[in-house]
Amino acid sequence: MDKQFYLEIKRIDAKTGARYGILHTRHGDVEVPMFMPVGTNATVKCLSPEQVKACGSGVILANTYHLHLRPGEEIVRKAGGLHAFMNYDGPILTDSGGFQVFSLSSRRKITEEGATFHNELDGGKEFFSPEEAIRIEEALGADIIMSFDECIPYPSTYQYVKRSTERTLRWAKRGLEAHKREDQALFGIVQGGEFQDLREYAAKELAAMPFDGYSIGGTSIGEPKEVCFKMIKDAIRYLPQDKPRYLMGVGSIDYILEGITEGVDMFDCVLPTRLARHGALLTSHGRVNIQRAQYKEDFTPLDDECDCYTCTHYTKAYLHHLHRIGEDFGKTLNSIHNIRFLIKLCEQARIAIKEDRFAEFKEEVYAKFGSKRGF
RNA sequence: GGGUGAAUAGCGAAGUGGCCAAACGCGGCUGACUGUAAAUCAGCUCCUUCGGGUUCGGUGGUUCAAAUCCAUCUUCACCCA
Repeated sequence: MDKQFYLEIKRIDAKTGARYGILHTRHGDVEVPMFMPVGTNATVKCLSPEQVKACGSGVILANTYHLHLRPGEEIVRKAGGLHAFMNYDGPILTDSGGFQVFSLSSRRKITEEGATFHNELDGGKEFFSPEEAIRIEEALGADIIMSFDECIPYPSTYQYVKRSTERTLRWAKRGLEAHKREDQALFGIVQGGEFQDLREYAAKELAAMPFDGYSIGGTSIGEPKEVCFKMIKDAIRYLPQDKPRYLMGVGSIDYILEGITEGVDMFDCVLPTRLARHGALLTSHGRVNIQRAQYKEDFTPLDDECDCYTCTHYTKAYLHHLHRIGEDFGKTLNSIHNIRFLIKLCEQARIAIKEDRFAEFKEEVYAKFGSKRGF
């Protein structure tokens, strides 16, 4: 348990479950609700730490499994930990590798002990257990670490989801017992698939364990939007009020706003950075595919309401050109914008919560963005 | 002046009697992306009223059938003078 890590709730929106607060960490205080950019391999793709920070980032993510494979946690440890290794002095969170068991292998074998899976990238065979994940995460040295879970595929049968969810709970307990570093916050992950009773069960069981925060996992993996929203609701009401809630892997505008409505504090997602590299840009008036021919001679800023470096210095025509030509700088500029867009969305949400008008704010964003323009 | 080779869709380039509206690449036009196997992937790209129509430098032949064979013209490249 990290004594320096705690959530200070400052305000709860009058009409929704939205909360504004300050998350205190060893590497600084950050406000929630917040969006956390993903830097799987100890780098947010195409961006320097300075550029990430200029977007207003608080926490950023890195991945246990990827860093375990390369360069190996010992290298990171010898470098002085993730912060020193990647030159980021803000808070860092590491995911446990549970998601990679799900996404990286169709031939995974999950037993009580842990998960064996074939990494189809290089044919390698890996074994991860709750204890192994914690051991690696302690060597990496992030501020917030995740316990090892099974991300249950959607759809799955009730019987399988039940068995897996119970196992993930046992893994959570093992992770807690294995975790020794007191300067790291450890989060448990609520599974339970689409089943209300299993989400409730998982949330209650985890809430009874001394975690520093709680994640909702197994969402945004192909299930319908309504199913995802229900999974959040079914889990979050049983989580402790005074601990941070983290909705894993969620990062589209509507999902973030709905998550905040239910009382989620933290979001992470590869979406903004991946979309950026692929030329899809989030703006206050809807999504812009910068590759489209219509932007060839558009000398206006990408988003006239955005304060990011990209929007204040470049035109759509230039971004279009860089994208067409395949220049890396275009990916950088696009990534800066998309990350800043989601971080700013959360900043505005926090202001709205403080003013008790979060519900109105949400409707304003939807109305402006336009439901048919794609989130 | 003589000789040799080549001309294929926007560009490059396969194809050398039927399975060819013609591979593939580039370019062009769209779309997707949610705890990063993702600087990736997918579709469309001669015309069409979706029945079909018009193509492989031009023209004329041979053949049941020609981008593919023959003749000739044009252009280009290289070599010899």
